[in-house]
Amino acid sequence: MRSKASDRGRTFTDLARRAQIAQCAAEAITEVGYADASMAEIARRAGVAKSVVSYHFSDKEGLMREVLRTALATYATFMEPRMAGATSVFDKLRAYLTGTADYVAAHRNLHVAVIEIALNATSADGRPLVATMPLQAPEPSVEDILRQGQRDGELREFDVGVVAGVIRSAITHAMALRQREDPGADLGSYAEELVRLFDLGIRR
Amino acid sequence: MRSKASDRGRTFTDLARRAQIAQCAAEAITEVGYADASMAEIARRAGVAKSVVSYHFSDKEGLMREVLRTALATYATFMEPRMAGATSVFDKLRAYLTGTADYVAAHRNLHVAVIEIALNATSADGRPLVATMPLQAPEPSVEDILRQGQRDGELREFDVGVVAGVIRSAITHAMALRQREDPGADLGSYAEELVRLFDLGIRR
DNA sequence: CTATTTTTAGATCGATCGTTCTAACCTTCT
DNA sequence: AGAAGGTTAGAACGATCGATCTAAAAATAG
Repeated sequence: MRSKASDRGRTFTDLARRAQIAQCAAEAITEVGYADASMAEIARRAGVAKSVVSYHFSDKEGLMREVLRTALATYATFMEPRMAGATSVFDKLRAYLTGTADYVAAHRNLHVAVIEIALNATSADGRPLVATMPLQAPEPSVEDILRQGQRDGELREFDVGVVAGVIRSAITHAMALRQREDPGADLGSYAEELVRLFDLGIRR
Repeated sequence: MRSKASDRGRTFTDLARRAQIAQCAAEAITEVGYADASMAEIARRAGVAKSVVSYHFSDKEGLMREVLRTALATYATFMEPRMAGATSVFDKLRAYLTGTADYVAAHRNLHVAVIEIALNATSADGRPLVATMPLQAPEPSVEDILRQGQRDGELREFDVGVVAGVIRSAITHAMALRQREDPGADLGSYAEELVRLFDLGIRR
């Protein structure tokens, strides 16, 4: 038994393989889309037999959950110091937008993979996979930021849910679409454009 | 030969079946998602053998193209009178946003199906299906509206491509997501919220 | 080294995919 | 009525999916 190197019953080799396969899964999903990111394709990219993928994960759903968990942890770690310095609502919104853009530039595979999984992956019961997972995004959420701004009187009155959804889709989905069409697009200036647009759109 | 009832070599029966199957395809895609909208599922909803679906369409890609063509034609017909009365940039933007929201409320199946097909369907060569089709959206495009506004001095300076992408994703993708989470949401007030947000965000 | 466990590759499974084939069944025209 | 072409249902095809089985290889423990 290699219990010294294990973590909650998992050996070091197992953990390393899991991480490698999850990374290859994100790559595959980003490059060929969720539908064509089969277990065989993922195994091919990892350089192992596809039975090895099945060995390290309970099933494909388990693998997708691991990709989501990895991406969310990476995102939270990336954003934490960037959100820390922001105090005003506008600073927080800017930190959220520019921070997310930088995250996407640094971890495009994870970002696109999360979108693809969220849109396509279904659990065994047919419900969306993300709906069955307790995924907690980094605090504060966009909704929280906007609500605080309204409470402090810095922001005008609007439907927080609607505007938060628009902001999120702008920095994730719309930006991913733009990047797919023009891979050379500057995400930094894209985020700055969003900062101006939403600053003007929601301030009192 | 029933040439009297034919249209470019297609008989009346064929045309009616094609329309029916395309409608059932849109329904299936909206309700179970693109991945699970198989030829068998579509045929089941149409009440015919799946070989009948293959008979009326060259292949699944041809069927998806028909759904896209139907949706775009329906959308153009729906929007034309709504855009006609608008003269100023803000009127046009409002007409675009509220008109699209009304269209989605009236033809949800087509709307969601188009999004699903655009995101998931690939042509034989692996490229996205929509990239291989000459789809011309109703004129004027959001980009055209924004450019005219900047030329007339009613709108401030900004990247037209970025803002147009945000506006489009807000009224299509973000709204569809919101509607999926809360099917009872009022799309009219959602559109009004967008009108206010973007009016303030882009005016000079 | 030997014993034990973990990890691997490859074969194989049943299910489902989109597509094709065949023969029968309308519908229409002469 | 009879001929011809359009449309249908159902069986069957090869391909690929995720998952599983088996036995050998690799790694670790005693």
